[in-house]
Amino acid sequence: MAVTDEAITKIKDMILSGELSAGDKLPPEQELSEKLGLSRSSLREAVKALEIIRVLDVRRGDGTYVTSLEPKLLTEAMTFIVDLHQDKSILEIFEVRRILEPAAAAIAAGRISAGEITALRATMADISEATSVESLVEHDLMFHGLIAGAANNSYLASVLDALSSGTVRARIWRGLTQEKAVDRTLAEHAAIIDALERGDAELAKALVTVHISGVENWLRQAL
Amino acid sequence: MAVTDEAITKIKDMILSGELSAGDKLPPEQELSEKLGLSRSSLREAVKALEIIRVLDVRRGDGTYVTSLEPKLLTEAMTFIVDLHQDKSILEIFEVRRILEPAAAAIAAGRISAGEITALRATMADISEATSVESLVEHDLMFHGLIAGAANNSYLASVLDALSSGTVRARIWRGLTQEKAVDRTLAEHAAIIDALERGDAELAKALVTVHISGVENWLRQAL
DNA sequence: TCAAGTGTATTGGTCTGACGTTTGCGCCGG
DNA sequence: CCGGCGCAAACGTCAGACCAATACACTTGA
Repeated sequence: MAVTDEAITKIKDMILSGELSAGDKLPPEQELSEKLGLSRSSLREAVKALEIIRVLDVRRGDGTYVTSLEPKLLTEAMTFIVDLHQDKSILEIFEVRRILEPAAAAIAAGRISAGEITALRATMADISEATSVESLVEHDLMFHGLIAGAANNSYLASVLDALSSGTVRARIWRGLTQEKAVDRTLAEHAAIIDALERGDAELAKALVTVHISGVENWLRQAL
Repeated sequence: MAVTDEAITKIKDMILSGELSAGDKLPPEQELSEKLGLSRSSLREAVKALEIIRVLDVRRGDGTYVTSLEPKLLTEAMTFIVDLHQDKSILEIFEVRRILEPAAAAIAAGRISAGEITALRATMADISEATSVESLVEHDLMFHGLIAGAANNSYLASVLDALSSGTVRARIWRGLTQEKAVDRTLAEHAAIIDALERGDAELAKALVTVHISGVENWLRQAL
């Protein structure tokens, strides 16, 4: 194994063993490279790799720190990866979403707060057939993100968020807007919010399933 | 933005734009660094980062290639990340598994082949109270992996695989074996296989839910 | 003729050392 | 007490050299 990969493993192990904890500052590159027995350049490659998956947080002029390792950070790393897989098999990704989103909605139905309901409704304001694609994507992401968040499971929210990365969604919306599907989407969103507000988990779950399936079917015939 | 991060973005964009496709060979580091306008050392950091998330495949003495970008590769990258999150909130991860695994089993029930059933049964052979933890983990991973695989959705299998990373499972099994829970697990696995073989999606789904929940509950009181 | 072995050019792997840039923080003066 | 200055620390980047593995063409022997 190359020295750089060894370094990656060693740093990972230091975190797993507790020698390094969330928020801890690593020794300076110079010092750490000596400790791990490799050059600074090689160590930097290792650090960069760990940085991109949000394990390390490098602050220029200050030092390198272990991130909080919160599930939320999993999203960013995963999104980056999923983005590159977008064209490969959007349908498979949608199938996973069709499993997770309804489940998230069902869980959310039992515990969602009035404030979150308000926030959900807010995502639908100012949306019309004339709204730009970028704005639609943004609001849609927020809508689904809020529901996932209301399910009170950061990992669920993260995975879902990653699978619904903006890039993928943008393409889909671009297609959907050409079919004047904005109204239908808004109506479905509204129905979902109502079900959540009433705490009707079964209905919320069904509505979300239908909602996702609708897009999925459109996508299936569009490909 | 730092030159290294720019390079990461540029390479990513080259893949997204189609300038680079799966399997393509990148220019030599020397040449690519000039093209992107940065030093070789900095470029190498970018390449290393993309390598760890399985976007690039670097072969010493040969060249650097774009990976197949198959969903399967998502697993490895995600596993690495999830491993580091293990202690944080295993319960949340389990909750996601409890959503996905039953769904996977339900899908699998309709399409699983005789060969896959045989393979599933094979994972249970030679297992007893005396089997080593490592072996138990390996067989357990295979069991769940086979079901996810039978659902015929690579992303589903990948996400599930990542969430069930070996490290996490090892700890759990270590605890379970201390409570002589091997027999019970085997019995549950057997029941799941039977349901799958009969194509009973509802039952398979329920059995898997129960199975996962059992471990989840043990975990909840163990923490 | 073909297969095995060999040699070389190509390409990534690693190191060293230098210098630029940013940031944190203590010191100093108002 | 507080704000600004300045130095030291730490990351960012680069250049150049050499090592090591691999691919591939070439040679050689069966």
